[in-house]
Amino acid sequence: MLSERRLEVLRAIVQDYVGTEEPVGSKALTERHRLGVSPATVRNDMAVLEEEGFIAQPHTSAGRIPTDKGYRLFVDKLAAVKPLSGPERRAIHSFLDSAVDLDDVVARTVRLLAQLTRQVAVVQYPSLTRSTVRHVELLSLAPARLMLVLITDTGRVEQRMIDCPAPFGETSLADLRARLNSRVVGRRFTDVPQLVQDLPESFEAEDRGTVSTVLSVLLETLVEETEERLMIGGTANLTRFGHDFPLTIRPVLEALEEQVVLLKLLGEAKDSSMTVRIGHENAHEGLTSTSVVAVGYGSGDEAVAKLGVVGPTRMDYPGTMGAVRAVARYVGQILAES
Amino acid sequence: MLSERRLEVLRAIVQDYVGTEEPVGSKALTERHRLGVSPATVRNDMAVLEEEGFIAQPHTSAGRIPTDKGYRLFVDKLAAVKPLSGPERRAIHSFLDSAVDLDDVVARTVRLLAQLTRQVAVVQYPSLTRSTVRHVELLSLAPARLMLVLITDTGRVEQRMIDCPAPFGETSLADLRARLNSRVVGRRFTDVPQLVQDLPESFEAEDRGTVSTVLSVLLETLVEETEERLMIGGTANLTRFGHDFPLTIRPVLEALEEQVVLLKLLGEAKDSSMTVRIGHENAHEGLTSTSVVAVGYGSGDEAVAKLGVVGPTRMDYPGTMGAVRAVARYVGQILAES
DNA sequence: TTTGGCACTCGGACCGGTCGAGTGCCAGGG
DNA sequence: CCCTGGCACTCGACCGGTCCGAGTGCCAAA
Repeated sequence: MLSERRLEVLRAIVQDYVGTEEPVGSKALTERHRLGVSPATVRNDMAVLEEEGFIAQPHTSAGRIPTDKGYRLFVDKLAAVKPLSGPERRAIHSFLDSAVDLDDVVARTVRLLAQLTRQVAVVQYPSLTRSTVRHVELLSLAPARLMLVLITDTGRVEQRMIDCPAPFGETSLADLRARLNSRVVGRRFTDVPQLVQDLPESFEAEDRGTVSTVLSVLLETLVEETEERLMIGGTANLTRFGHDFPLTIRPVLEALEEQVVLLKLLGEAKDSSMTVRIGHENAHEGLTSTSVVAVGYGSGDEAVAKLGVVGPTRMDYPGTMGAVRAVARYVGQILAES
Repeated sequence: MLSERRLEVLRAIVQDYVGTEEPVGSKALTERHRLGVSPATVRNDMAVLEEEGFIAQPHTSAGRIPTDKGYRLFVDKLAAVKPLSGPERRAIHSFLDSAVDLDDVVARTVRLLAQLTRQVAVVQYPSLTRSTVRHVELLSLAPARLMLVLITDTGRVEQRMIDCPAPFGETSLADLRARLNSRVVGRRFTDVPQLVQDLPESFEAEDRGTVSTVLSVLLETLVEETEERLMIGGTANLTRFGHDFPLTIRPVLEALEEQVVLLKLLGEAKDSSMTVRIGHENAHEGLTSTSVVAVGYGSGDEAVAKLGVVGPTRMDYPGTMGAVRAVARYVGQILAES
């Protein structure tokens, strides 16, 4: 078992390494932290910590750096989430308050997170899985061409073109529009399929094909939109990574362009509580030297989407977690208001 | 004036340097290109080229590298746009053909360009300045809350929420919707303002406030949407830049996140002809060691937006230009069809 | 105008020595 | 039992010197 002081040593190592980016030795530690013991003692502690796998030395006779396991222990037991300063909080508020629509909220959130944490920010658009239908609109663009517009309660709008198998009259269209809305408005996406299942039957034979087509496009849209989209920013912060650039940064940039990978990353944060994935805990191989701090955010008590940052394993965890949490909370408020 | 052979020497220097990324000397040149003269002669030519500012040496007794001016001359006079190979062309077609909607076309185009050129790709969403209104829809979400949906002939959809000053009846709504559409459908954005100017007058006094509000939101949307959005991809290719990473790559990444900067870059390509901006020709200071190859694309004969790539000044201009042009043409076709 | 020859320059690679930070181990003291 | 100071050892970073080769500029001859 690790004594109190050993943990303290680990904390000191993490803090120093995060700050200096250089392996930290026993002497430097005792000078910069009031541990109350001599370097020699610290060395012994370090030896134990190394044996347990919390720290490692890059090469013999060099200082120690934390391992993934060390960071893990640090964020789990040793680090308090650092609340933001007053000015920072005010900056968040004023910056997000001036957003004009949903897209803008997301865009601003990304920039904000990137600036606050000086890392790469990732924000998922509010999810539709739990959201409800506010309105479905059908427009006739040409005799056999319709446009479907789906509006959600999170303020998102999706549209699809529909080529009908047969011309579709204005009256039939109005009819379909009315019936569709009366059935699905206010309902959750997941409930929609069964609610519209029998709809084609109530139409004239000649219109049934079109109605079915419309419905299938609608359902498809619901499903597709459940695959969330996201926005990233602050990639320039990757240049602060280390000195061995090309090798480190390349796979990260590649991973960041793969929506799927990112969605998985964020998705792993289960509920609305904060999740920290460190180094090799990230399945994706390009991200084994990065950490992901993610948290759910939402308009009410339920989380509707995730946001977070991606940075080097050597990052300021308390500060980053504080910023991520604060931003998530305030975005939630914004969404609840609108 | 520069003799024919001197130009040939410049061309050889550019080609070699683009390939090897290393300063090229007189001897190497004569070996790799059939210039029919000795290294000594080439040296003399090089001296002249250097005096004229087309090439430079990084340090004394090193080979020469082209200057921005040298690249300029190269693309203007010495380089033929390299047509794509058959397989490449087929790849473009099959990749873009499977796009399902406008967003998808843009997304695929970005990925395609990034892959083909192995550089950073930038694609502007089709512009609305020259496009026309296909449909305007008004939905009643609550007694005093409307949603405006604008559909353009390029397949783009924009929506806005409207808070009305007074409740607005369904019949008035239908009325407004009908009149609005009869006036603006098929018209260009720029013509819309005067076409709807007198619309409020034809309504009952109690509805006029709402009608005005709706119209102002519509006009606002038209203007806002003229500010184009764009999509970028292939940033991982920046890692192939050079060996002196952080310094070079950082400002580029920053510039790429500034929509304004990028729009300006693309915007400088005046009409639909291809534009190449080399090094310092780019106003933005972060991009002084990059070149931008851009071209307009459009559904008909008019260009509705731009696309292009950003890469190091030392890039394969003929190949890049070929790829950019080919992609632009085919995207144009796709847009024309849909 | 081209060519071959020649002296010169300079950056990069290589080598060896020194320096200092850091370690592990051990014996002694609270 | 744990902490401490001391000591020998290791190893990377740094520095200066040397060597090598690529490349240049100049010049005289063809």
